[in-house]
Amino acid sequence: MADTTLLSGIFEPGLLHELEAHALKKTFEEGTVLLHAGQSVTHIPLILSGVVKIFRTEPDGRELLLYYVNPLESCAMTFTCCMQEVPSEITAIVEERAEVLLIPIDLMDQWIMKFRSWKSFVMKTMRYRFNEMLRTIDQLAFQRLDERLIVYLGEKSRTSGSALLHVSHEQIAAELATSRVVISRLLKKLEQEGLLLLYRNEIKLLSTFFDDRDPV
DNA sequence: ACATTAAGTGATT
DNA sequence: AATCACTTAATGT
Repeated sequence: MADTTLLSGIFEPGLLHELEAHALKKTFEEGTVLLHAGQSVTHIPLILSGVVKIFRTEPDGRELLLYYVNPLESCAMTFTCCMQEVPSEITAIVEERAEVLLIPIDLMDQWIMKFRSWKSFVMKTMRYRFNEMLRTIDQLAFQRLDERLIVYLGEKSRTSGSALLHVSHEQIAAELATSRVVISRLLKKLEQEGLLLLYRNEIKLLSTFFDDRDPV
C-alpha cells in the first residue's frame, strides 16, 4: 500500500485510490541502477524523495547527463517508451537514496483517459523536460564550457538546497562530457574570481556566486 | 609508513 | 579545449 499524502495536492481523489491500490512503493539505495539502456520499461517511476539521475551511455563509454528526476516528478523518457513498449534509450541510477512509487505501465492508458490530473501531470513533465532540452541545446550550441559549468553548479546547489556541493572534479567532468583537467582549471579560475571555495570532494559556492545572476 | 585517489599545473597540439 | 606528464595534497590501510 502506497502512501499518497504527498500527492494529494496534485492528483484527484479517484486517482489517489488507484495509486494506493496498484502502485508499489520501494526505497532504493544510492547507486542502484533502476533501468539499463536497452531494457524495456515495465513501470513508471514517481519519485517521492531523493534524486534519480538519467543519462545516455555513448558507444565510446562516456556518459552524457540528460537530467535529474526530483521528488514529485516522474521521468519523461519512460512515458515515451512505455506508450509503445520500446526499449529504453537511457540509463537511470539512484543519485541519492530514493523512495519511488512504481506504477505498472498498462495503467497509463486508462488513467490518461480517466483522470484529468494524471493527463496534465504527464503533459507537464513532458513539457518541462522538452523546454529543458531546448535550453541544453542552446548551451551546447552557443555557450562556452565555463558558462555551462556555472549553470551546472547553480543547478546542483538549487536541487540539493545547499551551497556546499559534494562532488569531485572527475564527476563534473563526466557529466559535462569533458576532462577532469579542464574542470579543475575552470574551477580554479572561478575560485580566484572569488565566486567559490575548493576543497577535496567539496565545492562551496559563496554568496558572490549567486549575486547578480539571473534567477532562472 | 605506504598506497591510493583527488586536485593543481606547465607544456604541447 | 583536450591531452600528457608530472607534482602536490588529502585520505585510507
